[in-house]
Amino acid sequence: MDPSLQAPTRPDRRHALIQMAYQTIAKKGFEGLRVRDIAAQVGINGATLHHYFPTKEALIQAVVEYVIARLRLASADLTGTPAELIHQHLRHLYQLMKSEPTLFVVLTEIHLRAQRDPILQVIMQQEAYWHEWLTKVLRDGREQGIWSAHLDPTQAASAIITLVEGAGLWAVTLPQRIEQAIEQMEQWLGTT
Amino acid sequence: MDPSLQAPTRPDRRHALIQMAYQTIAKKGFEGLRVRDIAAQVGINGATLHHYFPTKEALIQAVVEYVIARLRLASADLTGTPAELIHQHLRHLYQLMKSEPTLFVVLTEIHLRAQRDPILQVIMQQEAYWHEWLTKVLRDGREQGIWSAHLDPTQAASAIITLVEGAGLWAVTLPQRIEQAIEQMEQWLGTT
Amino acid sequence: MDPSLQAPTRPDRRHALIQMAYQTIAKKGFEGLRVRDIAAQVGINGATLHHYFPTKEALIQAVVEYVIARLRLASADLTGTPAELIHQHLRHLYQLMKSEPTLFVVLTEIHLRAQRDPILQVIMQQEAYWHEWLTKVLRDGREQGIWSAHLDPTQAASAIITLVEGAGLWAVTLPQRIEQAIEQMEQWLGTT
Amino acid sequence: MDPSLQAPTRPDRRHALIQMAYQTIAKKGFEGLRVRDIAAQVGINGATLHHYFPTKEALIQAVVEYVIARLRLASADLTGTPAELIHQHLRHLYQLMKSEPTLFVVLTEIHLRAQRDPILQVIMQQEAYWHEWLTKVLRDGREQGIWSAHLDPTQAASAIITLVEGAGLWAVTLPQRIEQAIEQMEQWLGTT
DNA sequence: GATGAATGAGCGTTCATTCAT
DNA sequence: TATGAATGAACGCTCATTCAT
Repeated sequence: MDPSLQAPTRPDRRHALIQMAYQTIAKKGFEGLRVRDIAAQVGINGATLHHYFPTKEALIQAVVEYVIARLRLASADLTGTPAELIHQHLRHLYQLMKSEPTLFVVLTEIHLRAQRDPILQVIMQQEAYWHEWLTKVLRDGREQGIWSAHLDPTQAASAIITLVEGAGLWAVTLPQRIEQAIEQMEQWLGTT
Repeated sequence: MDPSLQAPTRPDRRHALIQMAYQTIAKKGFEGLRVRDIAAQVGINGATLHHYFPTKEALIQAVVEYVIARLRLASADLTGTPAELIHQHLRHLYQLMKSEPTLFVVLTEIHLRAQRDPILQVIMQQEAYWHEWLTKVLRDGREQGIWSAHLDPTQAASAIITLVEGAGLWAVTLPQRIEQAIEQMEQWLGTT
Repeated sequence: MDPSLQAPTRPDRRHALIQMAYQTIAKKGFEGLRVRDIAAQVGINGATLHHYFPTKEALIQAVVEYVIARLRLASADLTGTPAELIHQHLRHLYQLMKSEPTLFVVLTEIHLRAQRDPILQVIMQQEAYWHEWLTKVLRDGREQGIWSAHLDPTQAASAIITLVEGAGLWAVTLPQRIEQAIEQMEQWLGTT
Repeated sequence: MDPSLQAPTRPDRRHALIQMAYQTIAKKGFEGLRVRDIAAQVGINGATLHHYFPTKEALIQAVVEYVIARLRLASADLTGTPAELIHQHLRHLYQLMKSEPTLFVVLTEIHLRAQRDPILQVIMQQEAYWHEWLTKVLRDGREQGIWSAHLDPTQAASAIITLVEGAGLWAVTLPQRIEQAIEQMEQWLGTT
């Protein structure tokens, strides 16, 4: 009766639905995502889900935003020399990959889908920012003499991103492969 | 009348179906793969497709085999010093990526799906062979003094594979990113 | 507007579907049973049928239960001497056969199918009970001197069941054949 | 090349197909009858079957004729008094039921189907002849004083037929039930 | 906000039959 | 005679979405 008793459940429900969809995508991919299923797992009717997300696509978008937000934290609040920034950045990502590998699986899933679905291409823009930030840090480091003039900041940024993004392909099935790749990258960069 | 006009129909049809399925997966992903559509685009009835592939899964498997076969050529018939082998290998892959980027998109799609579909995990085994081959070449090179003792062959092999496999995420939308990443990798390896 | 017009919709629909399936089996056999047709004849979409019965098999099972329930009434609430019990039992079945011959047609259809479909073998168990009941009544009658010691209760029960079950083969096309057969059986039993 | 070398295979093939269809109907019913399957089991292509039987229905008809022919033998070449005729007839049928129960299963299957399929109603006519023959034998016996005047030949014939036809429902799953029923019938008729 | 009922469009697959070879 | 290829029509079932309550 008192609406204030139910009001708090609404945002929680939204988040629960996003979480459930996120985990389902990680486990079964976009192919295996059924709105009915995730509604049922949250304990509500399939039709009720449409009160929170008018369409399946809207739910997916919310998952995308959730994933992006989680990942952005990996490059937030970093301080130190450029070499330290790169090192901390890669370490953060690596830790995240160990603690929650599914995050990267879903990221890859989204990335792949973004090639066809214009709505998901937000993720592309995020990567542009990310690439810019990496390039800037590397350039700063080169100017400070941390890295030799042979290191091309743009190229190195691309290598880092490609490696991290590709991680979703092994994060669950063969995590040591990622571990090794990142380790090698750090050695090449001299940031170990 | 002329039997040569129709004789090749059968094997061609099979191949045409594989090709069409391959392109559809590249364009729309596994989600967008409909046997009826594939059949229609090849100009046959949906039921006829089942003459060539008893089930949708069989068709997918044929596509997987096709992709693997195409990629295996990139590491075949290479000769020279370890550094040359690595260089040629990466160049072949890079050329393939430029001439047929969809190949890598489909590869990534398959890779992702293989995490859930045991039948597709053949791909994983192929990668194991690939990793062994790369490790061996790198180890040979290190023993020959081409690379310093600091280079860990296993780690470097993982870095190369992760980078190449992740390429499917940009091969179509942002190919220069791959170009840069590979270029950087070659510089680090000194195989430019 | 008037809720009483739509309120009974749900349970009625279920029953209407069972009825329609029952009649279709009687008319066209299991071969001719199409869920789409049943749904259409009840005035709903084919997909809606799956709200009431998740699968075709579930619908069939409901029909089986319906048939069994209808038939069980023929041996319920009977009172009197063993001879009277047998007489009333056969009369009830005979009346049912005249008023609703399709019931026996469907029963035979189910019986035949039960030989291959384990799920339908519930019918078999019902027959075991029926046979036990008949045997007991006949034995009681023999002990009371109603039937001579020459009458083997088990054999006679088998004869009665075989005759009644076989009735489905003529109930519609040649009902007098059943009428005659039952009449003869009653004369042999002296229960006319 | 020499057509006489292949000629003998043709009628054999026809018969083999009928046999295979007959056994399939016994095992899986009409629902489970697939022309492709029985063609394959005989070792020929599904399309080739249509050279022997233009349509599935034609094949089924051939099976019906086969079943009828096998059953007719049970009342052929009988000699003796009316009581002996009835006894021998029932014994023949009983022996057949023990040696080849599937024959009766298929008969029931056909009988049931004949209610809807006019083409299969040949079987009904056969039963008419059968009923006439039984009635005549019983009438002869009554006139000769073998059976009392209380026995109605028509009714008794109906009882016998109903019992024998219904046998297909148990011939395989519960053969002792038929054994008991026939035994009881013989006792009532005094032909043991 | 929450639900059961309902639906249209579609999916992978089956199958008797046809036909050119 | 024998076949592989092909097909139309259907089938049981799924699913995101809508809507009255």
